[in-house]
Amino acid sequence: MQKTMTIQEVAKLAGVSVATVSRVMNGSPLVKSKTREKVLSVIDKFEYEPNLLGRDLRRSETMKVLVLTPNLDRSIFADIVRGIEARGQEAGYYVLVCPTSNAMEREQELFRMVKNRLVDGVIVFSSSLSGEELSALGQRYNIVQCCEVKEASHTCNVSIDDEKAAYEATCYLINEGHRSIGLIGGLPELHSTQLRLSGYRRALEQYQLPYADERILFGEGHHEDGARLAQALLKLPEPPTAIFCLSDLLAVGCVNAVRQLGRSIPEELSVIGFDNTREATMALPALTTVHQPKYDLGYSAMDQLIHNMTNTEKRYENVMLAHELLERESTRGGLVKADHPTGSAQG
Amino acid sequence: MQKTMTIQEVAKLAGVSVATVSRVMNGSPLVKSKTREKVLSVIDKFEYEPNLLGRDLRRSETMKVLVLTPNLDRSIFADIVRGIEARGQEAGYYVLVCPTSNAMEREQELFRMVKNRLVDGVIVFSSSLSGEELSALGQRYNIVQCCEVKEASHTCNVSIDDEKAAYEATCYLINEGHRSIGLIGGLPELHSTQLRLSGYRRALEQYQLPYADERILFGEGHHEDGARLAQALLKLPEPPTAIFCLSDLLAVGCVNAVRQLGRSIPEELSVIGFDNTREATMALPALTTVHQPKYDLGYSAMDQLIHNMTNTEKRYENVMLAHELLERESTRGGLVKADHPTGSAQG
DNA sequence: TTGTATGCGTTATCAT
DNA sequence: ATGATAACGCATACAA
Repeated sequence: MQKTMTIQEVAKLAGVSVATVSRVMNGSPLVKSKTREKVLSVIDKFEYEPNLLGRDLRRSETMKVLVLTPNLDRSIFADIVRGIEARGQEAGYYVLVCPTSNAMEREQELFRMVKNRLVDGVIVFSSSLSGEELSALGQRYNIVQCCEVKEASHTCNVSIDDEKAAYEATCYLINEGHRSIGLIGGLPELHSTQLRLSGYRRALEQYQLPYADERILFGEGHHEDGARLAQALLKLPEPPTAIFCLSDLLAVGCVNAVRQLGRSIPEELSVIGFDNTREATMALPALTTVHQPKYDLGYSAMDQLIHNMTNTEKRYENVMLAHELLERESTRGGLVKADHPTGSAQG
Repeated sequence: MQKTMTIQEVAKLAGVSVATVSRVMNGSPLVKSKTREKVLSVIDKFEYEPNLLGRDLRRSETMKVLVLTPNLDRSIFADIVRGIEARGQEAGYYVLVCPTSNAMEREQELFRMVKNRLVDGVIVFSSSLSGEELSALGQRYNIVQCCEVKEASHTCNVSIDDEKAAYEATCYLINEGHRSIGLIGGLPELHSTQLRLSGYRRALEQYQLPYADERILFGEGHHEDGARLAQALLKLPEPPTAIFCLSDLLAVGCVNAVRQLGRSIPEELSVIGFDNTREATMALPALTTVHQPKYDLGYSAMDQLIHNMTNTEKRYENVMLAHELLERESTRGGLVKADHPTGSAQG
């Protein structure tokens, strides 16, 4: 907007060269304290603020990272971003969040920020790009995939083991005595959806339980979808006695719909969610769910990114963090079959 | 990260000057189509991407705006940002969302992005700065306050009329026959909280109903607070027959707590929310609530900002958009007393 | 310890 | 219609 002070003017006012002012600004040790004070006094007398575009251009580094998220209204992303921010602040990075609205076009447009050197790297939660595209981009730019991970040779990936988590959740229901378990998922094209579905199937197979297509329903992931699909499931000739929802948001809709039908949870139907987001405790009854270490996921993602932004030898690891089955009131309490540390019930 | 192609190299490869390449990049009409094609072919053969830091520095304009939000997990902000984005894209602006965690320190740090010329303007949802501070900043930088507005002479402000909306919601309950109405709010220091409280009081006064301190409770705004405070309200010697929650999130907690106590809504207690966020329909029963035109709020905020970023004569208006009382199942259906267009029930 | 001078990549002014 | 060249604001190699 308006003309602001530059380093030159500060230099003139302080009676030194721009180099000296620059040194003061960057905390260089090789400037006499007398001089430093003189410069500093001018700086805060005139409230000089450096134009960081100049610095960024010169250093060809912006100390900014982009976070690409499908939407802003999923609380799971909010928690992950907290982790990203925490690690980012430690290293002095700005974290910029931009929603893509799940539109490939928009995502590519936003991705141009990294191509155009406006940011030093990017963390993407759920890309609409293919693994090949991501991999190609990863060879030139610093990319980390978080949560929703596509096979790509040149990106860092941070997530939980979705397949295993879903397997364990299903086993838990089976061990509770359920023999007919419905599944409600979000977008079926998501990799995480497929992984969780695989885990579900593996559990059924292991216990020699039949897999039935009509018990597997997908929507877009809103709670309204959960409600709609739950109603459909209960209208089946042989309705399931338990429903595994692939997100807590779906599970809330599911729980509400079931209760509106006059069935009680968990007495007449068990429901299990996924993510352990805020919605899990907003549901009545509170949801048994698979906890994702959201903060740690974000922290770790940013950590990987920082490594690759600051080192020449890149690392393309596949980090998997531990999840945890959390037992609450939407399933009948009982034993938990699990080969990993299992969360305790709450409330 | 790695060395990329510059405009000079493109010029050399195309056998023209950098000026010509620049003209092509910016769609200048005064370049022969033959030349243009030659340049363009080099550009997409080598996938040249301009370093926008150079351009931004030169133009001293970044085409980016910052959105400061307390958190990322309030769906109301997600909807507002959609409006901001829509208007932003029309004018070619990038919209960068940054959470402040409600920390003044962090907000100031993020605000330095505008001081440091990294963005052209800022929209803030709920500032931790005082009106004076905002006003002072507004004289040098482009600021618009959205939703949560503090008195400031040099900022644009966009919101609904919180006082009037709360007044109408309270009148609605009174007209439904309620004489004892509790109120559950979020942070009491928020201006919007105080405005809504005023509207509530004005309605009581107008109907000559007593105002009782013990029926007014505040928390931090989480749904857990809603639950806790609702329980407290129902333990009162003379419990209210209706509760006005200052956000849908609080209302969800309230509704759940009430139902866990075995009371039915709306038969034994009416509950009304505020905002008409996703949570309003996640509650069971769905919430009667005050609808905020979230998308329009964002769109208008960005519109104001763009005006001030592109014109030398600044405008500091106080825009108030129309709200709407939405009747759903958490209050007993009936007449709606309202001197404005009232929403119809849904579902 | 400080200053001079060059370059970061781009746009835009002024010639031609 | 195109090309040289001077900024934009800052950091840094080098000289002093």
